[in-house]
Amino acid sequence: MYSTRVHHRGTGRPTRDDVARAAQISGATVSRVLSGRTDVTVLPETRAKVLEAARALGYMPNTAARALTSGRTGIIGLWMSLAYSRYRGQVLDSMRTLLQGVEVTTSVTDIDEEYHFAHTFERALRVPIDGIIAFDTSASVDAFARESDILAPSVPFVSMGAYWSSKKSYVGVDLRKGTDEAMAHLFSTGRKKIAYLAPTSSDLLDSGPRFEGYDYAMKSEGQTPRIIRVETFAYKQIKEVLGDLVQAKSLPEAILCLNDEAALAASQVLQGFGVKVGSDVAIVGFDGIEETEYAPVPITTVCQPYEEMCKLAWDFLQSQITEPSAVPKQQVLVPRLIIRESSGTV
Amino acid sequence: MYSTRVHHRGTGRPTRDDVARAAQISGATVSRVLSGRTDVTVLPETRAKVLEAARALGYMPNTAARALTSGRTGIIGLWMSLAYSRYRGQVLDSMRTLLQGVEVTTSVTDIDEEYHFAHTFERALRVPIDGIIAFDTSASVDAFARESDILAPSVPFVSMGAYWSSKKSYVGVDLRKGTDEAMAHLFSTGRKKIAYLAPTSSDLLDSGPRFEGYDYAMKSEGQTPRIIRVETFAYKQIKEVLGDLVQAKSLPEAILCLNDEAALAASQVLQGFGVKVGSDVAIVGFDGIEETEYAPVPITTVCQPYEEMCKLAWDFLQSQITEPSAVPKQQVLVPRLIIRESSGTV
DNA sequence: TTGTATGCGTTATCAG
DNA sequence: CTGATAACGCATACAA
Repeated sequence: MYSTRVHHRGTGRPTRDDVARAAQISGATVSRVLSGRTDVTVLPETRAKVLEAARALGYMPNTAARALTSGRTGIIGLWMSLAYSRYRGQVLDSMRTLLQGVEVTTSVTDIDEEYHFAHTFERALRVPIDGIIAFDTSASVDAFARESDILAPSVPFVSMGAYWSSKKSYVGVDLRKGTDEAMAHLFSTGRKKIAYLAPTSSDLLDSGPRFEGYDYAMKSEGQTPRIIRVETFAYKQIKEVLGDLVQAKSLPEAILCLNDEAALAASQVLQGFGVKVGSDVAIVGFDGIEETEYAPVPITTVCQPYEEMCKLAWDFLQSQITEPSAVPKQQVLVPRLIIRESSGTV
Repeated sequence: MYSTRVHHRGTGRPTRDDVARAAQISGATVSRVLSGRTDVTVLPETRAKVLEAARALGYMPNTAARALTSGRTGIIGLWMSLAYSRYRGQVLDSMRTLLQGVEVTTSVTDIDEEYHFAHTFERALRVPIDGIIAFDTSASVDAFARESDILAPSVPFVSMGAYWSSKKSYVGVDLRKGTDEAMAHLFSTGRKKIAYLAPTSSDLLDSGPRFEGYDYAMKSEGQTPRIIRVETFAYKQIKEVLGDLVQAKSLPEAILCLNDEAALAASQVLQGFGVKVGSDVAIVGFDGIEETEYAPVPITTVCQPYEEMCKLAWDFLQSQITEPSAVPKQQVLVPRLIIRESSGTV
């Protein structure tokens, strides 16, 4: 028996050369037509033949092979926590709309802040991408900046949101400034006893621009900072904790909440207890999610400029991809305090 | 000038052969060590040398090259709409927890139901994946089943959720049965005038298992179906529409809401208007998101078994990947009606 | 304008 | 147990 025992690998899908054969043309020309480059010239009828053959065979270029030779994949990675948050949803929407017409595929990778960073990155970097936008990956940003010199020294990277590292491109949001404004606003309405509502499960309980801004403002006014701790922002938790305060008649005059979801829950809970939000207690949130506007008592919030964030981040990433050696673009945006009923004048 | 104008391609990252050189060993052996196969034997000291060299160089295998030869990427694609939804968030969480320890990277791709399908798939399929789990991609499922024979005939594919196509593996949820149960429950409490709340922006307004179950149940009881249409589930929209009904004193005895978010909003809105949810009006939602349990008036809901869904879907996908020629596994789960205060007996 | 030939970084086969 | 070496599917420099 003269079998040469052919080693048959491959996916079974039609390849470029299958198309070439069908179109009776060389593989190179198929590439020229299908790679979508405009600087090469192909005879219209040749092009037509190729297109037709490709369509007939259901040909799709193999990303891996393409990446191997060209170094490009047409994929960009969006790194973020996929743990639920209405704000993140809004940013995701924004990003989607932005990239609707652009010829890239977005691959969203869940970045778990709790998990071992190096491991997380190694996993995330398995997706062959042309660049990365990392959204609000707090601790990760620094870790990545540190690790990236080893793991991915030359991957275009833009961080977006409240955390950034000076080495790479970023679109930041100055939450500290937003906090300062919010506190100033509250003080200006005559409120002094202001508490800060945050979850114990996060490192944001007593650090980060929001806490620091709060702490600083309170001390500047000669007030004692007071943290209301909840385990998570589940409605139930907030209800328990605030319920106790109501009962003990030890509600503050205002509550600065870590985010809008907490603010909305707090507002709803307090109203349930008969507390008048906006007069008895002021409530302020962060992020600017839609619900704050339509809530029974509209919520004052420090609104993040997410549309501009996304636009800029994509801009910066494109620059990095096109010109990898260019100096990183960096910009910090300022959030906007939207004053509503929940912090009405007393 | 004697420059040979070398064509320099490549990523600049260290390659397998760089590691080989550093470890003074052949490239083949580096592969053997780093590919993580257990069926090959390498001398412990050789292995150590390789590992050390790889670490020192910050070597990471090139996904594209690896995919090209082995046909595997270690990436699985999660296809779903990333338009915000609390339920989707919960499923995402569930999936994340499930795959925490597994050695795969999950790439989430946003599937826009509104967009041109073939185009969406072509984009999504650019990410080199070993298999796909498509979650609640209603129309897409059929479209994919249709297109997939052309675009990706052999890609392991499992659909998960309320929509499935008989050709491929799936883990379905029988929302029709859930609807039947919910309607039976409402009728059993003596309510007859039941309305169906759905968004005009969706094809679910007057089709799909929920609508059909509702429609059927109403007609079976000799009642006239009545759809309450809202443009979207934004709080504001629901407030307007229900406000009108309250004013016109034409509220139904119960409202079956397309999902829990709508149910929560409706409940909150109605209470704002002084309507007693649970006695004046019953409210039932779908999905079983956490908030339904902790809302001021806990909401009756048709709870989707998302943890089991995820577990099975991952199971089925693994089977397809391991044994591509095996017959697709298919299973339909039944949701569970959780009865709470919002549909209390009159 | 098109074809030929080379190499991208791996894995896997086969011979040492 | 280890080292050559042939694919994998494609883009591109270069020749025609």
